[in-house]
Amino acid sequence: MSKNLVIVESPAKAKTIEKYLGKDFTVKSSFGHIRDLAKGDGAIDIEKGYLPNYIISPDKKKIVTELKKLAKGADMVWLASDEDREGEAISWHLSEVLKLKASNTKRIVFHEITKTAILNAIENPRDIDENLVNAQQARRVLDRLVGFQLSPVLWRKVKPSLSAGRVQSVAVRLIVEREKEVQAFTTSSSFKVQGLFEASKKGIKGDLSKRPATVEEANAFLESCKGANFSVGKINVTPAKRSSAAPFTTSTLQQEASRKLGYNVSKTMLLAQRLYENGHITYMRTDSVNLSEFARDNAKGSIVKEYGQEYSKPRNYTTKSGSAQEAHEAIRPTSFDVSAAGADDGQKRLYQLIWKRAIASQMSDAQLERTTIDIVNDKNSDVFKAKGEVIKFDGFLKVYLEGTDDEDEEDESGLLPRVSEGEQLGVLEISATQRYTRPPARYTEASLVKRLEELGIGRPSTYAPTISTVQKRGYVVKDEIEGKKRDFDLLVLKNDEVSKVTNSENYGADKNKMHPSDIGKVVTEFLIQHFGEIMDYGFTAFVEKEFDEIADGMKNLSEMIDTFYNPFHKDV
DNA sequence: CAGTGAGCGAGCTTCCGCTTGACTT
Repeated sequence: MSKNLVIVESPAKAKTIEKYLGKDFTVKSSFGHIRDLAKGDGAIDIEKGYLPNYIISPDKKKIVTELKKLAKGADMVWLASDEDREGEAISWHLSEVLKLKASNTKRIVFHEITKTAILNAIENPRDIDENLVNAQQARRVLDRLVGFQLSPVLWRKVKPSLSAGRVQSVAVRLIVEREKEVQAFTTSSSFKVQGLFEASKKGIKGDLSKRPATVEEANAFLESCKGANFSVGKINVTPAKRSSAAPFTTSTLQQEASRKLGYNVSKTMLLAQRLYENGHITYMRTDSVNLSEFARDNAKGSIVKEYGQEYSKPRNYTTKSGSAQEAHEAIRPTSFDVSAAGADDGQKRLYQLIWKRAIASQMSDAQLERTTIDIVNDKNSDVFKAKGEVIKFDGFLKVYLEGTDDEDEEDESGLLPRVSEGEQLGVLEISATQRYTRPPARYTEASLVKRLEELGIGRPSTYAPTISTVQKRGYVVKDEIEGKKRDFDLLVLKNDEVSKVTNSENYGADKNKMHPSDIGKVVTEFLIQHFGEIMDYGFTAFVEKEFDEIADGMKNLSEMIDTFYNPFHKDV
């Protein structure tokens, strides 16, 4: 029997850490939480200050028995769950269930699985932070009270087996309200005027600054250009730079895998799990954009070797998310020297995305030159603008460019021919195309995750399950929405003649987007009406602040829950 | 008398967050 028992949350982590610590240490995993609130209404004794009644989760009985045995035989037990609210609670539950004594129990934490970090943690143990544990218990109790009191109201008033909760109900609300905006949207149209000019046999495309609102105005403008002489007005050249994005967190990985690979969030997480288990990437449920020193050095080496010194720009990113707990590193390859990994095509593509994003995050800015050429004429005072962008130094763009959710037509800015101010230009044609405004985009799974994260709602481990719950309950569906046809006018001025045609286009088609079912709308409407506080987008942020106060020892659990629960229970 | 169907009552659903297998299909 080994002298030291170290307990972490994840078995893959345990394996790595065991290698760093040597023979005297046995490293085991608790597989996450080992205890949870009991099933029914008796789980929380409200009279006794919301005293929670915990039971060992059925699927954890075996591991708990094993850990008990190992703990008994060990001289020292090191509780090494994550350094966040949930992790602290896991350590506390372990110490309760395994009946650990303070004299031979130590709590250690680290934010990265590197040898230095682990050894450093062993050197600097601490005690379990009971305030932080209480904050977790408050979180757990509040979620249970909300979920298990609201859901039965829905069974009685709407339909059996429905559910409501702090996270899922707000997620559905986002989708319901977005759909309302889509339905209420009134489209208008205007004309996009584009001129195709010519300078010494090379074409220049310029867009008119103003957009005529009606076909008459568009026509009038084209008429006013008849016989016009076009020439180059002001030329504006500005240097610009573009910086790489931070390495992936769970939420940004889900978004980018959705945009670039077309994976839904559960597929992304499943593939990432496999890559993690096989040691190819770091932990995939994280809200941190931080890279370990080891990783930054490793990336630098790879970049210098592969692309050259001038492509390397080591740096640290800081999180923008207020709710981040940063118990782990960002998602990155375990070794930057390995540019391909994975057991199947899906894993390989996801690995490559992770590798590129992480390595680009340590690469130089791209240096650009943006050019705007004004094109003026002698018949009216309107100005066409031709825009071009030239990459002077590609930097991180050599490996990676972040995708966007924006569906609007991208400006095709590229190389512009060399011209000088005052130079006469030929005109090939000027067109005016009727363009309609578009309603806000419906959420994809990934863009919903993005919105939830911005609101501080949910955690990396729950984004994918939440998305599947709201669909399983039938609140939200992901059907294909068929497009409709509509006409648009196209006016062209060519050889001093204006011609007009009416073409038709499809619009409004949507697939893989989330929209609410009738049940989703009814339930959301009902909950907003009677439980406005919980349905408020700021509710989670508000209670998080209170949890923080508990964690800081400024407030106690029963006080905090009391102020919420009493009015809430009355409403129920 | 066997088979069918209406009507009734009992028991169940449900939260969020931390982890993977162990199950089906």
